[in-house]
Amino acid sequence: MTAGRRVTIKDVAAAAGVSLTTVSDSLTGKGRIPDETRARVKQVADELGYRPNALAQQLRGPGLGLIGFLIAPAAEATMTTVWFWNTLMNHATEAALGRQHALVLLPYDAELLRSRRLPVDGAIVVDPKRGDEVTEVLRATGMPIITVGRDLDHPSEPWVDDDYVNGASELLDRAVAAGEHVAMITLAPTKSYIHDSIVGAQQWAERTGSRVSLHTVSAFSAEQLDPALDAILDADPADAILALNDRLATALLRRLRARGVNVPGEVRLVCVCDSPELGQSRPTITAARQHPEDVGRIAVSAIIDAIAGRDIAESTLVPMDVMPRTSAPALSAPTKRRPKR
Amino acid sequence: MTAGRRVTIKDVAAAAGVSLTTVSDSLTGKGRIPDETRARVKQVADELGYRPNALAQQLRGPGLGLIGFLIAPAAEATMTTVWFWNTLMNHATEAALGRQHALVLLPYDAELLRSRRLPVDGAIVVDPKRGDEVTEVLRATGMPIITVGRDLDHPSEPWVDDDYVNGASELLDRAVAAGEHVAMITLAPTKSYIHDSIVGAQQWAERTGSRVSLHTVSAFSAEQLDPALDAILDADPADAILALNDRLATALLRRLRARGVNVPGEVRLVCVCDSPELGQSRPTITAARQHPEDVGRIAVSAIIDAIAGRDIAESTLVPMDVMPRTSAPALSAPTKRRPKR
DNA sequence: TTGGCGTGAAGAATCGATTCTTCAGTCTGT
DNA sequence: ACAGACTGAAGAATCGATTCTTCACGCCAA
Repeated sequence: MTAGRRVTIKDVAAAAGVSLTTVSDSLTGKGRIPDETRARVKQVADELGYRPNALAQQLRGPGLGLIGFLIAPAAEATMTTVWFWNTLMNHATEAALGRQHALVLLPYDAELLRSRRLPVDGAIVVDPKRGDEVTEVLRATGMPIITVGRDLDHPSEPWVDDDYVNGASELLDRAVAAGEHVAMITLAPTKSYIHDSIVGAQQWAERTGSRVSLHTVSAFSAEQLDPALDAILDADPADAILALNDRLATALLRRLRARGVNVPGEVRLVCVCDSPELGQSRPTITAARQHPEDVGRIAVSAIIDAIAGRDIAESTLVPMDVMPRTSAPALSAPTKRRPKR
Repeated sequence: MTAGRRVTIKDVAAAAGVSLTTVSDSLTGKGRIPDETRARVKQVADELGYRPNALAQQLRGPGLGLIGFLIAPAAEATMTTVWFWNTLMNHATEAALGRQHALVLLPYDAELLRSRRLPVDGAIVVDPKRGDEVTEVLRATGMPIITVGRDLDHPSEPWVDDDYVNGASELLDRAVAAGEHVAMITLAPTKSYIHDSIVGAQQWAERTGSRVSLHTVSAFSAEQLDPALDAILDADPADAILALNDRLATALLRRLRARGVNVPGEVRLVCVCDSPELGQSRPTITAARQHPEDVGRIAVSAIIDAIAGRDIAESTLVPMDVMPRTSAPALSAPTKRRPKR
C-alpha cells in the first residue's frame, strides 16, 4: 500500500496463485476464465492497488508513438492566443490519440532539453520565435520536427500555419474599397504570423493601388498602449484601420469611441486575427478567422508521417475565412479580384 | 525512405550485417566498438532513417511513467490565465521529466476520453469546473487523479492550489486599513479560486470588523464590462476596490481614470491574482502573487506518488505573496494580526 | 475401456531497445 | 610455444503486458 515500487502483473499473479496469462485475461475480460476466478483475481489486484503500466501496455499491439509538444511563451497575450492554443491543443491531442500517438509536453527551455534524453519520437513546436534556440536543440537530436508558424530564420523547416498573407489580403478586399488609405497597427514581426499579415496587407495595397501605412507598437501593457495609439490616430488619419490582433483591435475601438469617432461611419476597423471577443464588442469587429483545429490536425498528421519515415510536405497553408461584422461591413461592390497563386 | 513501417534496430542490424548489440552500442557510444565499425553502423542507420522507438527505449531502465494532463478551457481569458498556465505547464513538465515521467496531453472532452483506452498511468486536471464530467470519466477508469484547484462538487478529490483564502485576506491586511469599506468585483464562482478569494475577503472583513460588498460581473467582453463597472462604481462608493483578476483590475483602473478618480489617493485598488501586466500599468497594481511553479511541481510529485501506490496528502495549499505596488501601498501601521490556522 | 472433445489455465513468443555475460580469436610476454 | 590478457562482437536476459499456442484433466459416448 505504502510500498515504493510499483505493483506489476507478476505481483498480482503471485498473490493470487495464478499465471500471468490468467491475470491479464481476467482483468481485460478476455480468454476462458470462470467468473469465480475472474472475480478473485480482480479482488487481489484491487487489494494490491495494481494498475497496468501504460508504457508496457502500448509496446505490443500497434504501439504508441510519442510526439513532443512545445509552445513558445508569448510576451503579449491576447484572447486570440488563449483561444488559439486551447483549440490547437485539443484538436492536435485528439488527432494524435486517434492515430495511436500521444502528445508529450516538453518544457520550452533549451538548457533543459539539451541536458536530457527526450522520450519522444518527434516534435511539434508552436509559435517559434526568430532563430529559436529551442528548435535548434531539438533539431540537433535528429528527430523530425514541424513548427506551427515558421521560424523566420529557418524557413526550410517543415511548417503549418494559417494563411495570413491571403487572409489579410482578402480581409481588406472584403472590407476596404480600393484606393483608400489604411493604417495598420502591428507588433514587431518576431513571429511569422505578424510578418505574413504585414505582407498580405502590402500585397493588397499594391494590387489595388491603395496605401497602407505601418505602425509598430509594443502591446505589453494597456496603460502604455493607449497613449501610443492616440499618437498614431493623431498623426495618421486613415479611411480604415487594420489591427493585428484582438488586443490591439479592442484597444483601438476604445480609443476611437473616447475620441467620439463613429465606427464604421467615419473609420472602418478590421482585425487580422479573429477571437471570440471580437464577436462580442460593440460594434462587433470584422476579422479573418484562423483554423487552429485544422492546423493542429495537419501538424500531427505531418509529424506522424515524418516519424514513420514518409516524406512530408515542406509547408501547408490553411485558408482563413473573412468574418464580416459591424465595424467594417462587407463591401457591396467587390474590388478587383485577386489573382490566384 | 517512403516506407510505411517504421525502421527498427533489427533492420539496421540486418543491413549492416552485425548484431543488435553492435548497433545499439555503436549508436549510443557504449561498448567496445572500433571507430570504423561504429561509423559504418551509423551511416547505415542514417541511410535507413532509423530512429529509436522512444517507448521501447524507456521500457527498460527506470521506466517512463505517463501522466495525463488536462486544462479546462477558460470562458474568460486574462493575462493571468496565460501566464499561469504557461508557467504551470513548464514547471510541471520539467518536474515530471526529472522524475522519469512525461506529461501526456489529453483532450478536455468527456466523450472522447470515454471512447478510448487512455495511454496514461494517472492524470492532472487543471481548473476543473463545478461537477466536471471530464474528471468523472477519468475517475471511472480507476486511475489516480489530482486537480489543480478543487472541483467544487467533489471536495474530497486530492488537489493542489494557491492559498487564495489567506492570499486575499493578507492582501487586504497589507493594503486596506481595518474598518474601511471594500467593494469586491468578482466573477461567478464556478471555479474554486474565485470561491476562495471571496471567502478570504469575507474572513478579513469579519476579523477586522470591516465591510466587503460583493459585485459579480461577467467579463467576457471589454465593451460590455465597462458600463457594468461604471454602474457598480456609481452605486457603491468604497474606500478600496478588490478585483478578482488582472482583467477586472485593469478595466477598473481605466474606468477610475476616466472618471478622474485618483488612485490610490481617493480609492485604493488591489487585485487578488497577480500577473505581469499589473506590474506595468500606471499606477502599478498591488496584488497577491500565485506560484504556478510550485503548484505544478507539487501536483506532479503527488500524482507520481499516487501512481507508485504511496499515500498522498488530500490537499496542498501554496502560500501566496503580497506584492505591494503603487495602486495600494503597504500600510505603515499593520492592522490586527490574523490568527494562525 | 478408450478416443475425442471441451474446459481451464499455464507456457512461451512478442513488441524494441538496452545491457550483462559469454566467447572466439589474436596478441604478448616469458 | 603456450598461458593469460585483451579485443571485438554476438548471445541472452530484461522491462511489463498481451496474445497465440499448448496441454492436462475430466467427462461422455461408442
